[in-house]
Amino acid sequence: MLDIRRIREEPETIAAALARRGVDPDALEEVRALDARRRELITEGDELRAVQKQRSREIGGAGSPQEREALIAEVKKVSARLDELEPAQREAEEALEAALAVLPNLPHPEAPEGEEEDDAVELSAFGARPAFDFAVRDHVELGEALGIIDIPRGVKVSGSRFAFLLGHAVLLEFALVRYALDRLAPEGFTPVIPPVLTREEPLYGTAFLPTGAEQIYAVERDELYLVGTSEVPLAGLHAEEILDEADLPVRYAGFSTCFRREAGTYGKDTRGIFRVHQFDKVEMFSFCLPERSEEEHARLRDLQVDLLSGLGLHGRVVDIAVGDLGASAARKYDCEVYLPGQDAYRELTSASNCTDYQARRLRARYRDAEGENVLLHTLNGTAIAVGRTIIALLETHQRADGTVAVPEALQPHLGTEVLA
RNA sequence: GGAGGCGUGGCCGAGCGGACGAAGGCAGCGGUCUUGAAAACCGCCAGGCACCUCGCGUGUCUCGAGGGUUCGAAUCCCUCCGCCUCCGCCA
Repeated sequence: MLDIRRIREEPETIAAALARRGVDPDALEEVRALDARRRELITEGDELRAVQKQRSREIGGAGSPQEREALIAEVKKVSARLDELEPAQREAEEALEAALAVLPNLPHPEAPEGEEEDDAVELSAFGARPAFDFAVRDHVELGEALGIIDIPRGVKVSGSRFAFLLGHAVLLEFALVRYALDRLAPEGFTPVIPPVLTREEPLYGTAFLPTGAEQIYAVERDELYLVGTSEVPLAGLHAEEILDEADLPVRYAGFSTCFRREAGTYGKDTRGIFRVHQFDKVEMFSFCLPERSEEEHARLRDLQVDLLSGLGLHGRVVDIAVGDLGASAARKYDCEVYLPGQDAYRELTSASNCTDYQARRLRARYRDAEGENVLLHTLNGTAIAVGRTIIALLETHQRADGTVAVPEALQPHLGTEVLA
């Protein structure tokens, strides 16, 4: 959610920033008109309510029966007018809220121009690109041969884009999770297992709703939703709260299963487990001071690089183009890891700085030195997307005989040096 | 799922139709005192929105949520939600 006061005070600046993301200036104009209407109704309503309260008190203070009757008659008139006004006020507020809710965050001034994935700007690279003197297999071939990924049976049980992980793949998952949590703990990230079914509020707060509803599994009967990332419950953790400045930044490493409908991705990444409806992920989430969020964003990015390169993976960091940002993000860095099976760099992790956009929706604030309540900044970044990391590990560390070397960092957790 | 009880500010807890956004206490913050600390004493201490003479300003809304009665509701009525106790069921 954008700051309505800023929209009021510097509409041209906001319009220009949103234009970079392709937002129609008319949408902003509508917001301004709705805001004006709302404020008009609030002013009128507040004045009437003030009269109503004042007169009601006077009635209590006695007077003659005649005075009393006259006052009651007057108040009734005011109340009648308010009965008309209040629904109008509520509608105006809801209309403004709805119009404001669909506007995305303002992009960071340095976020690259562009509409799509290809417009991302490469910032850096990490790890050595793997070289093979044999025909590489992809993770499906490797996983099936090793008996650790079973896609046909996943489809049998749950439909397309579902799979079973078995044996070493499961141990690999737990090793990866432990590896990530161990790396993050000294950085101040508290491990969290959040609820994966949430109410509507946290989804709205993180801006997965109302835009993006088609990506979310809904349990309608109970008015709950399956989250697509633990970003949702982690953001909700401090919703409606006012944190102490001394406690900031507050960092969490959430482990959860993630559910995504992947609507509109027919035909995209249909092979293997790259794009599935259910996967597990360790997610970093930070609540921090506004003036520290850029620094925090760089920290999340660097941790991602550290985690991936620590697994012997090769990839690059890209700065996502403004047109390709999620609604909440002002800026986003992705780590794209080289997957030998696809001979391509694919997104394994992503870190977003959502500035105060989510915090405003969530009402997550802190009290500053002057005693003012100020919106926090929120950031989220993948620590380990388990499924995709397994893909990268299998494909990167495969050997001519179809076995896979286990990176040193995982060996203690996995108890083996090779998957065979 | 059944029966009963309860939902008030960061916490505890009064208030049960008229000046209540709400006594009192605790915690917190500032100050006096002190070499320092403690104690004692004094003061401050919920959030949202709107407005303006932008001030430690004015108004308005919020006592689980929503609706109703009334000139007036934290207080009365209805519905819902949550928590606690007991019973049932289940892992």
